Amino acid sequence: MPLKRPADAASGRIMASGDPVADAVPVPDAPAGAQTPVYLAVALDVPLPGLFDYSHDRPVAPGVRVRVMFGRRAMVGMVWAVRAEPGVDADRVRPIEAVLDDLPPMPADWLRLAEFAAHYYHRPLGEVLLPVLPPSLRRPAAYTGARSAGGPVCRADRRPGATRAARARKGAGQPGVAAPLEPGDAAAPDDAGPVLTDAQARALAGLRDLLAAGNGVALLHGVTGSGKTELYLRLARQVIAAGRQALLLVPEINLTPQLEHSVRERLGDRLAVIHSRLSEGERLRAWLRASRGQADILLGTRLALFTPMPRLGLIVVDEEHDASYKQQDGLRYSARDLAVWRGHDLGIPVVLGSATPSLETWRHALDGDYRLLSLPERAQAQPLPEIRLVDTRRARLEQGFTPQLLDALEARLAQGEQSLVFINRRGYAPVLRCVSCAWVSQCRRCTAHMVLHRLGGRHVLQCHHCGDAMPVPRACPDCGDPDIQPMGRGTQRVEEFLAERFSGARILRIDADATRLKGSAEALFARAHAGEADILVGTQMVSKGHDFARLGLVGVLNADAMLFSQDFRAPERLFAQLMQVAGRAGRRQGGAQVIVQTDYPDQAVYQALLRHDYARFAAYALEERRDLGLPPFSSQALLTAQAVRVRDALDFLEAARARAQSLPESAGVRLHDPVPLRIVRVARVERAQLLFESDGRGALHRLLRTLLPGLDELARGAVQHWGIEVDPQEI
DNA sequence: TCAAAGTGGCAA
DNA sequence: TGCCACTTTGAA
Repeated sequence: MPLKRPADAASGRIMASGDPVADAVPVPDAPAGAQTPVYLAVALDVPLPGLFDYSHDRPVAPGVRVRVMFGRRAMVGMVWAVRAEPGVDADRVRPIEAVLDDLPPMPADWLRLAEFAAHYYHRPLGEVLLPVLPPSLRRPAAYTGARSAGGPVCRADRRPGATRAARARKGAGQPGVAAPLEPGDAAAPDDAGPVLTDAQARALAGLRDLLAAGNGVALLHGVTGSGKTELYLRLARQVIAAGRQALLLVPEINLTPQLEHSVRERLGDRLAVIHSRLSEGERLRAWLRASRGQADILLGTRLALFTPMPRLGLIVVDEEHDASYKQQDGLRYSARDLAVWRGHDLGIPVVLGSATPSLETWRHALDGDYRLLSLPERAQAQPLPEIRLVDTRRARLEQGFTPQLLDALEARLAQGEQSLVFINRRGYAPVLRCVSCAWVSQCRRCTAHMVLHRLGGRHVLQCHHCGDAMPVPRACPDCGDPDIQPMGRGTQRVEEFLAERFSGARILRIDADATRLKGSAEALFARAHAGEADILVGTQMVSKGHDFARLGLVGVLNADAMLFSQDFRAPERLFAQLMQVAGRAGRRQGGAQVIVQTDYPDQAVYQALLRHDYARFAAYALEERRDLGLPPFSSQALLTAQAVRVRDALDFLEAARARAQSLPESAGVRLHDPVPLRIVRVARVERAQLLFESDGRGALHRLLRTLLPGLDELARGAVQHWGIEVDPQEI
């Protein structure tokens, strides 16, 4: 999205005319005890458009939560407006059960943000307003029953010391998490911080200009290890010193403990942390501290963007290109795009940081919409690692490894340095195959192969899409041949091979399977940081944020798998991924090396990687996108449908397309053909999609605004579910 | 989304 | 006739 002019949509009346909000009356200043019956337009988290009217004996301010009956169920809703007359027959209107006044009304800027998100992503207001609250604030049961004790807010307030104590126990005591994220953070907790490089000083000056100007967006483009975090911290300190709050967003929970440590060390304890793995109590307390202005800095993942902050003065989005900022279920928002909108709406600066910015962001920077600030070198004078492309077409491979990579691993072992083997495929082998017939380990419920996993001492087959599991057959189910073989390899098989090949070396595998248990990720990373492993084997999980002190070699297996994906963003993601994993190497000392095995060393992605040249890659990729009319040169939305048979999903999409074509609003919008998804069936549900594309956002949204309300009617029958995704990241 | 109300097949 | 499995409908 990046929204140049959010005012387009947000200001003025964004609800369609005829919407209950449009004819709302202003809240009269009711004297205490006044008994003027009114109707409250309440947003509820249900997949129905619009608001629901309830009666009450007095007006209630917008942004206050209420408990109401909806059908047979009690729900927590949020008052959006007060009206003199109900929008439906008065006899259908039920009374408010309770006004939940344990919190002040949600602030106006927060309501604007939610309203904009609902509007932009074409979802009902209630599907935004309520799910973004801490869970305990939207559960009706939290306010009823003998043990509710005045509700979750009262309970949280009754034990204010809990947050601090719990965090001290959890965070500080763990080995490994204290590893500084960027060079220099190891400095004592003083006010000045480490000495900045010239490039850092120049970038900081640019960021301070932005602060002085009061608003605007900056892209901080810095290679891995260039010290972006140091600049965030200095900027945040300045904002806090001016009496404001700062919001710092990071892509993943994995990254919060390290950054939390740095922030606490430099900026003190007026810090709150919010992410989805917190317990409900912890999350509510952190949310309360931020929204009451008791915390000066809020560090969190994408959902933290929706925390009310009364003195917000700066938003930082670290690794802004990261796919984790896109919510993948429910309201499919981009926290990065909404951060830009929120900053613009509040008139405060927004800093987007990345070594490999998204092409959307990069284009804004090139066009001058965003201020571009660059950190071209590593902060502590280590050169970037040398990158080698090893052509696998004419190599004799041993278990997927070229002799060059094996030799390099051997050499690093001899020098006592750590190595990382990166392969973005977990499990033992991606498929099991019969040697004498065509049988492969196909999932019964999905159009996907079941992946061979080693679990304890045994092997099992698992589907990565529906979670189904089954034992490995002793012989081919089709022809009875006992010779069934694993094809290809994943992290487990690589781990096994390396253990055989380099006996005596300590191998540590870090992937989703090895980190499934709570706390095990921290433990594994701690061991890696402590130097208790000679060779790390990992998926993308290891490529982000971690600063391994003695890591001298990164080997990349199977990178080509991402190259020829259908998705036009695949090269962009591959480039970012490889830059990121390459950036793990040699952050503390020179002489580091990255070996990428590929069948296609001439591809533009690899050639740009060879030179650590983001700008070159971006120029090439943008050129291609411009030629093809793809984002960021166009806007897209994806209509998706699910049915038992894909034919029904396709028929629905075809009907939707025909209806869209008949509308005058379709002028200027390209309507693609409905197509089945690449993995058409998941858990016995078949999926298809229809892509809408237009050069400007306006035309696309006008079409959706007219088209979508009628689609429920078209979906009657065989279609189980349909949905719209604005700015899809995967196509 | 959820759950109540409605529909139709079919065994007893 | 009564029971169930499945579909349709409305929620303020």
